[in-house]
Amino acid sequence: MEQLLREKTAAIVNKLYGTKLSAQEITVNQTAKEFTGDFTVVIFSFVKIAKKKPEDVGKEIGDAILNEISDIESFNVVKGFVNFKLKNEFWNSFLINASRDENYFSFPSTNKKIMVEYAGPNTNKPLHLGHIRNIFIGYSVSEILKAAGNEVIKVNIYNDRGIHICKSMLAYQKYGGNETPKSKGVKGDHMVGDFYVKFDQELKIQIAGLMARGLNEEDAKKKAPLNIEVKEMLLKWENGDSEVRALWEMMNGWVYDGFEETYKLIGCDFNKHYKESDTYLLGKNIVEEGFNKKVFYKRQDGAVCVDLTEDGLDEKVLMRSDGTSVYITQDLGTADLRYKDFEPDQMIYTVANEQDYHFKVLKLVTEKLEKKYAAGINHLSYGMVDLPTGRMKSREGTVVDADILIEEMIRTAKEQTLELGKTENFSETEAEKLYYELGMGALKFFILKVDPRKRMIFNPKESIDFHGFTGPFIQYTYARIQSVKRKAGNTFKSSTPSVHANESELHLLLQLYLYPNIITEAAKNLDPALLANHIYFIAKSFNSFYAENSIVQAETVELKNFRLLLSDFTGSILKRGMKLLGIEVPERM
RNA sequence: GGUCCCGUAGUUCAAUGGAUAGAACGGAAGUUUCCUAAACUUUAAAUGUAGGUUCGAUUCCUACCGGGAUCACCA
Repeated sequence: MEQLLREKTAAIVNKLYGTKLSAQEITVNQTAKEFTGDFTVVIFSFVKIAKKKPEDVGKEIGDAILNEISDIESFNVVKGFVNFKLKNEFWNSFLINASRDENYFSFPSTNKKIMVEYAGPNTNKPLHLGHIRNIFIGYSVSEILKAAGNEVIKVNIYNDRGIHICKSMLAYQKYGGNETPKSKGVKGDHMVGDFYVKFDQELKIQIAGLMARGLNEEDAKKKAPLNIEVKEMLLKWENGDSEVRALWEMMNGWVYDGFEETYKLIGCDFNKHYKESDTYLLGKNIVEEGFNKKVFYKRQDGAVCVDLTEDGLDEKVLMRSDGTSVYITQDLGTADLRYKDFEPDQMIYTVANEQDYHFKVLKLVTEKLEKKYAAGINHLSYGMVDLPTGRMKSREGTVVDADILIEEMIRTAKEQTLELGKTENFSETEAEKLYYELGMGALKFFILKVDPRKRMIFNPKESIDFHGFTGPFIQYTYARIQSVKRKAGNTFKSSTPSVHANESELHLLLQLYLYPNIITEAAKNLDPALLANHIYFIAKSFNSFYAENSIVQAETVELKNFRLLLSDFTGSILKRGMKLLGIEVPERM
């Protein structure tokens, strides 16, 4: 309807005033609630051209539109705004058609293949709050893109090699005995993470010891036996030393098992996991290739570099003077491999905004190499999650562990639910499922309702609520609808009511009608928050409607059927929308 | 210092350049003979500062103030 209004308005204005406006230049809004109408055309921009009063221009356009669009019942003009009201028949048939056809809001295929990378953990410690935001956003963006008609490939990248990985390996070798996650009864990623911390602690002791003997801090760091040993270990790894490689395989295996458990708990999935240990060598080949093509050059000290000063950046090293790879080397390899694997039209990287610079470089370098996929590289740069005390710091022990956080969420959900006595006639498995859905729903919604690009504050103790603008609010609304449906039976589904909808009904209908526009916008902007906000508006509209109107006890059968169709359709949109955020909705709660 | 991002009620978040800046939590006051009160209704409370562009600016531009990130042969 908005598009139709744009087109008609443009045509009318062009005809009346001799302009050459395109439909996209016309502003169409939802009518503000203080005024009568559903959609509003803003006409300020052509008032000047028409050389008439805004009210007169509005009248002319309104009259013409009324003639052209049969679904419009009336209009009114307030200053430069023309408010159009749609006919009852329009809303009745919209509701009947949309609620019957499950594919009513489905999008046609775009024939585009989009790859989304998200998660991207290191294999030396468990997932934390930062990964949680990353995973929620990456997963939800993928689902939204799918809903908008794209083919989506979800991939993960494991940063599984390097000095930081060797640190936990060395600590395990020295202090781990023959412990395994199984023997200790802990998750593999947590156990490996503990050894990573252990390395740091022991190193500190060594450094302090050396400094007590008169060395300055810098020298002490260099001479600390652990630091020397860990470098040796990395070298051994690079040379394929069988013992080190076996240890690496074993410990990374533990971590992967732990991660899989967390992914399952979170409810995310991947089509393929890439490992940097598999791609860093490929990256070196690409750097060689660029050097041979004279896109890159060797500095006097032998490091291979690219000059990005023309693009406002600096000189960037792509391969060390000793021929080993740097961070970006492996990203070049990974990108190339991914393109060979899937040939996506777009590669979206879900990575925190602290790496904006890195991805600018990656894109520029692939452009200079004239890679086909360069144009499709897109950094979905999200803001960091801060605690009320500031940034999370592993050294200060303020990192919020993902598994623990989720566990606490579920526990809180359970406490709140028991307090309300909602699960008294639930079976135990049903109840546990509900606590899980509510806990995860609260957490996911809390994070996803915020614009991904913005930095956000998370207070583990206070942030999560089950009232107001929250996941559980929407889940509750859904459960309420299902409850009404259980009481009403199924006959309404085939009914074709024709009623004069009241204000709260119209408001809800309009919110539902706008759902596909929101999906389009969310997909375009890679922004689940747009969807989260809109689903909330729908739920809120429904609750107002619910409080004001009797559904099952409606005055007439026709009205009852109408309200049941409206409720049913609201429920299905809430469920679909929440699904795209990765949130389940319960049938009762 | 260079580059980039961000400053909106007490707090956490909204607002393709459009109407009287929306919500939620917290505060104040209400709503249960009737479909689930994790709900609904009412109410007080905000655009960092100074300019500019515009019929119209939270939104765009400039300067300043405040916060954050980044500028490695670390990943």
